[in-house]
Amino acid sequence: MEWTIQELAARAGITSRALRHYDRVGLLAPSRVGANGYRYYDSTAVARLQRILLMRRLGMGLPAIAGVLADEVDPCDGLRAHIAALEEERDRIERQIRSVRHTLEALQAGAEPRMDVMLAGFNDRYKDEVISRWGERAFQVSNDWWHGKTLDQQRAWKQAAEDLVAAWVAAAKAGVSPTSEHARSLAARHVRWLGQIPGTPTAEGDRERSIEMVRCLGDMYVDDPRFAGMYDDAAGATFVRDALQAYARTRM
Amino acid sequence: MEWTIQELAARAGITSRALRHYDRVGLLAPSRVGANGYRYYDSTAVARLQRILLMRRLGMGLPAIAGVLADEVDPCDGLRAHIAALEEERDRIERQIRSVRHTLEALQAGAEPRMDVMLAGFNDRYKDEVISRWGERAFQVSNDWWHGKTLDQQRAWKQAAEDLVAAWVAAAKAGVSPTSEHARSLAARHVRWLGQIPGTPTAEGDRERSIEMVRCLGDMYVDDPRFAGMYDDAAGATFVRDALQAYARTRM
DNA sequence: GCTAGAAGTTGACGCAGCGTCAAGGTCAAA
DNA sequence: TTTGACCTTGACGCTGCGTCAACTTCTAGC
Repeated sequence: MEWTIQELAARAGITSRALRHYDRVGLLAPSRVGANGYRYYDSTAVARLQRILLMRRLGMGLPAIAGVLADEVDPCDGLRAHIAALEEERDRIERQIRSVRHTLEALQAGAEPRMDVMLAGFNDRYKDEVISRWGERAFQVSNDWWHGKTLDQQRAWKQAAEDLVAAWVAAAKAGVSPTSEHARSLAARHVRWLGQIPGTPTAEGDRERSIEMVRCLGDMYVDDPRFAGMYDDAAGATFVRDALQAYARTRM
Repeated sequence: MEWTIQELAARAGITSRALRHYDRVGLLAPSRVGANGYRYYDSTAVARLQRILLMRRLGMGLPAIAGVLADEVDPCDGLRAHIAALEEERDRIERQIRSVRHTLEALQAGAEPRMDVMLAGFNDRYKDEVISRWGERAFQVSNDWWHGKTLDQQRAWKQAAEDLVAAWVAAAKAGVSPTSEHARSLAARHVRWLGQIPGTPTAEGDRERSIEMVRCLGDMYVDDPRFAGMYDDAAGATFVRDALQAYARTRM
């Protein structure tokens, strides 16, 4: 019994193009090739194709399948490795799903825009490589931390941020001096608020880098229009920067 | 504040090539391009890049991201669709894992070679399209059915198959006539055994196609060397075929 | 001012697994 | 003999960049 390429393809639920591809890559040669170049497949080829399709449906790549079929030693090993890979992939997707869900929930709760801006600070602005790398790591940590919180926790943290911003804006509007005691206490509150985020130098008790970070954040608030908008206007951001830097100079 | 392509890439943890790619596909254009052609990125671009990378880490494709960033209407919709896609993907992988596990366990239990041959019958040999399509569907159904069984159930089913084959071989060796009562009872047992598999015409009570299938299977047992080996030799397979076809003619 | 080296540019190929024309040869039925 | 179905090879396309290659530009040290 023999089949043409189309017959075999129809039977196997694939296309003739795939069969030609398998032929080209040496995975499945036709059992016979007519003088006209036509490919014909017999039951041996069918059996091999079935094994190929089985492994394909299991998500294995063609080279891997070729390997299994080549050294027919122990398909169990290949399957076990494949299971491990699949489980890893599944776990990765699980984490992705959780992450996207949190993002979605946070978005729906309206917590996103400012959080985005807040967290953006941790991997944007550090100038030399070392600090850049530290910033990256910090972003990873803080991002994981954020997505690890419950919605209620996120709301609470966001509320604290709102309150803090509101206090800053009020102080700036009131014409308070950046070096005044009130401004310093706000700066201290700001630093404590930042210190809740694991991975930051403040949270890690690294005084040297805490100071650097606070100074850097202050500059960032002024430079970045998103922050300026957040602190009501450019003057507000300038006020915050000055207060933070004064606090960093004298109290940290 | 402005960054060169390398600086931004290092900070974002990607390569400059990726940034150029984003530029080319219109996902992220540099905020400024120098007279020398150099790309420079400002904080606006950085913010956009961060959103891009966020979605990228969530596994979204570049066109999808571009879509979300383009019609800034409701990123929630995009995320929800993405979650659905991820869940589907996860379920698919889950099914794959179960399938591979079963395959592995069956392989370890030594049940594979004959089962492979048994099930192969359901989508190999039907000649015209219609029956071919029916055969394919049957293969899907029976395959799912097989992988849905527990190991013990699989072992039991396999044992029944072994017993059946042994009985066939014994009868063939004893020189029994294919039309004898003993051969007919064996054929009946064979058909009942096949009828356990959902998706087959026998299981579905389709008498017409049951007969056709039994006749076809008989031919297959003779044509295919794998079956010949299973029934001890070609003569054994011929005996089985004749007995099955005699049964199909007179009792079904 | 010169030169080395680092970093920038565009262009093009490669990857996996086929889908999808395109251009032309073969086969079976009418 | 025509027609239409099916076969062949060849080549491009898709995703998201990695990886040369060849060339220009900037930066730093002499």
